[in-house]
Amino acid sequence: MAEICKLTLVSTEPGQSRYAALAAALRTRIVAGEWPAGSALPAEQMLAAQHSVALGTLRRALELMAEQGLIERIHGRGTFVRSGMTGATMMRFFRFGEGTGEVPSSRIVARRVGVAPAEVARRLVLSPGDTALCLLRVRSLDGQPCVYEEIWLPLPAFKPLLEHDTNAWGDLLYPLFAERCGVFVHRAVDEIAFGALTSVPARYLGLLAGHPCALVKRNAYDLTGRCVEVRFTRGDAHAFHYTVAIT
Amino acid sequence: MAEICKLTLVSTEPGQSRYAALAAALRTRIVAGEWPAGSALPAEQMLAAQHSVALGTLRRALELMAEQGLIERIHGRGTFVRSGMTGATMMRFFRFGEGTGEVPSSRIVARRVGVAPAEVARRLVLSPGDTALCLLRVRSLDGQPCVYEEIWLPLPAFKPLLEHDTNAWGDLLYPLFAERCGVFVHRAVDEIAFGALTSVPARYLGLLAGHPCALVKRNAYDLTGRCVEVRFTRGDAHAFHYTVAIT
DNA sequence: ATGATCTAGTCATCTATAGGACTAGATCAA
DNA sequence: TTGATCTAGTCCTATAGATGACTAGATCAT
Repeated sequence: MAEICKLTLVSTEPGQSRYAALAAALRTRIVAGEWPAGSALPAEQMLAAQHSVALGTLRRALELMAEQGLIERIHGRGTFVRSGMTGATMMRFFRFGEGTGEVPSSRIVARRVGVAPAEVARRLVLSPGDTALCLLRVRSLDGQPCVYEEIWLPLPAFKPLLEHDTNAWGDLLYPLFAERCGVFVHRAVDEIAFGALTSVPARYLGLLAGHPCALVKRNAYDLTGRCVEVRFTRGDAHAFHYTVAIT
Repeated sequence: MAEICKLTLVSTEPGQSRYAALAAALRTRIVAGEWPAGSALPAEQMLAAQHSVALGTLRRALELMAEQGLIERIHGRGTFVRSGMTGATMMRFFRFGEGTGEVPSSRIVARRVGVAPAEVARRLVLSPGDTALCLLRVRSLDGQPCVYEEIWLPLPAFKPLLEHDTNAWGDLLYPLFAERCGVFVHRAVDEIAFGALTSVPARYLGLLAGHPCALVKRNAYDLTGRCVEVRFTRGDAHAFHYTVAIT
């Protein structure tokens, strides 16, 4: 039986190193589903031969991808595709209520397409007047609402999210983005401030308007550096707790 | 004139790779002051020869140190010692008041040695009853006090800080730690919460006790992973703003 | 059955070498 | 004076090969 050995030669674009191009090529193959999440990539020797590069160059590319969190390398076992940005990874940083680390349950209370407000349009880099997908979401711990979220997503990319019943969605959005839209959240920037609740979030949270409120504004970016999500998270300031490692 | 060429052979401890040992050796030479902050290290070839390793091994070590933020590599220019964790690097993440990025001026309002409270002792990994150095500090923007800080430092290491006039200190502490005590802050973990001002900080900040307050608890760690600082920062919740990149 | 040992497969480390790319300053011609 | 060009010094990329370290499963003796 003839071996299927596609010689995916790396097209070294000017100004890009070969290992960077190689990493991009491998990333494409992963996103395309060639190696599902959790599975092992072929051995280094194999991959290097497939792409006609030296072993060192391939290893450099894999190191880059491992840094970016796309794959995980385990000595003696192999190289594995990470189940895209588990979401728990990104959630674990802040919490409302006791710090059990439990993932709150999630309910989408609205899904609509509309013109993004100026601040959102700026963050998402939309042309003025462009429409975007807006989700309103309430997250609860032990049945007690603790967080009200307003989430804006750019539209051509996230169109698939209009087509399913939101009740079937899980408690985490980033895995959903990866599965349904092929969007991998890779990096995020959170801005934290304190203010007072307006009436709409207050109603969902069972608090009074004017109650002290923690506000987390998040911009999430994909692997190419494009902003793919703008999120405003609000909750009771007294229950708010945020932990971050600075390196 | 005979060249001074100290062959600092790397002692490969069991379980440690040669490049890791080499990085540790270079770190020691930097901390010892052989290459002052801002200066350039010898060229790669030179360093590799001095330590009798291959160029690739030396580069691996330098990459490690660059990741840790100890040095900075500039293509075509050289490898430079970073002026230890500029402090602006660690400061830029949160700010009180308008976001000009300006470093607030700093005034030490108390310096004493005392028994650390239980929470501090736990974080600093002190034996119960051990004493530590406690600094109280007010930071101001445009003459307006904006932050009240309580800083605990373990004592054998930070003894040099007892010996100088605090008015001569600059507006940033981490460079001071590096110069006077040889302690390089390398990593920090911030915990953010919301509360109410007690009377002492309120007095320093010109606010009323009970005023809404943002509290940042910081644990700072040196290169070896030891906790070397516990800091409680308090300020007006309404002026508080914190930005963090999650990767 | 159980536990030690062997083995194949994998990633990690180290070496050695060649050439490319970038920076900063010196040189030189107009 | 000005601008282009050259040059030395530096880090960066890529290659090729040898060896070590780790894992997991198969084998084998007890």
